[in-house]
Amino acid sequence: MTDLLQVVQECGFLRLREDGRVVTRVYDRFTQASGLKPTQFSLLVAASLIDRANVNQLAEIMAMERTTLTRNLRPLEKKGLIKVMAGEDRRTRLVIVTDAGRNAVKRALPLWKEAQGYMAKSLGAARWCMLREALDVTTRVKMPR
Amino acid sequence: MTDLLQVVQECGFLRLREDGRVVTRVYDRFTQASGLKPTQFSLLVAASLIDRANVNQLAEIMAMERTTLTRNLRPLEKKGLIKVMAGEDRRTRLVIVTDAGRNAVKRALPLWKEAQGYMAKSLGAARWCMLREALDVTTRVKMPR
DNA sequence: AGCATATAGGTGCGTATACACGTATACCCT
DNA sequence: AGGGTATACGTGTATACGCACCTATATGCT
Repeated sequence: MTDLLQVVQECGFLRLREDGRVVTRVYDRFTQASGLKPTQFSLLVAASLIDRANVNQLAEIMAMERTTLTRNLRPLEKKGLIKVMAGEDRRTRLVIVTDAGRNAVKRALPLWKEAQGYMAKSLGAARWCMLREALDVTTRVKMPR
Repeated sequence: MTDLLQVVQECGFLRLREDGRVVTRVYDRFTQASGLKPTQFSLLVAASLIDRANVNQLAEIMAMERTTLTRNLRPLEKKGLIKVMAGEDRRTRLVIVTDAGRNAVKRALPLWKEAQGYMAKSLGAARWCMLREALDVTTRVKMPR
């Protein structure tokens, strides 16, 4: 019983997932007018920054399973925001952000900023900053073994 | 372009989801010998603590959409770790942890502790603690409007 | 050249997540 | 008693996530 309490009080995974759900809903509320889900927005931004990235590179940057990325690209492709085309190496597939994609990012940016502002206001600037710093380090945790 | 850099550097949502993916993989690696995914483990623990909870209560505790919880209960039910039964109020459905469920938690607990230890070791005790504190506050952020 | 291996990527399956919408039961007020 | 509302929950649909497994192309070694 004491052990179980310890889990709900101290589990890093549990907290991270809970916050993921909470914060995702917040960002989703703000960005929804853009037609982009937060996941799609951040993926599109990453793809814009490394234009003509291949699937592996993008997955690496996003700390995402390659196969997950492949599928996450689908909704963006369906909306015409990106195109996936063969590169010079016949194995690689390049992710190209279309003009529509760039416009979508431009439209969503102010909404994203509102979301950021809301988080900062809710937590207080100091805690908001600390949170992001703590999360920053954690991203670089390596798999065991 | 500067704006895009700002997104990948400062977006709380992005960091949270990335870390969610990274940390989930770590915990999954450790708990996988128990046959429980981290999500299932933490849900089972929560259900054990508030035994005979109804769906709404459990969803509230987990900061999870009610409908998500309903579906997340399914794999646990299939494995015989919980039973969902009607309560006195004919509308409510109670989540009952079975003996098999309690045993599964017992078996998984040491694996969970290893995962916690690995995280603490990877980040350093101080940063690990700070991270969990920061996440703790964030869970209580309310929806806008 | 020819085969082994490494690299790039996709599919099948199962789980996790949430919104919109629908159903059934309880409660309350006249 | 009867009708309106509130409460408790499920389903349909779409996205997000990752492991196991598979295919195709490139590369390197003999």
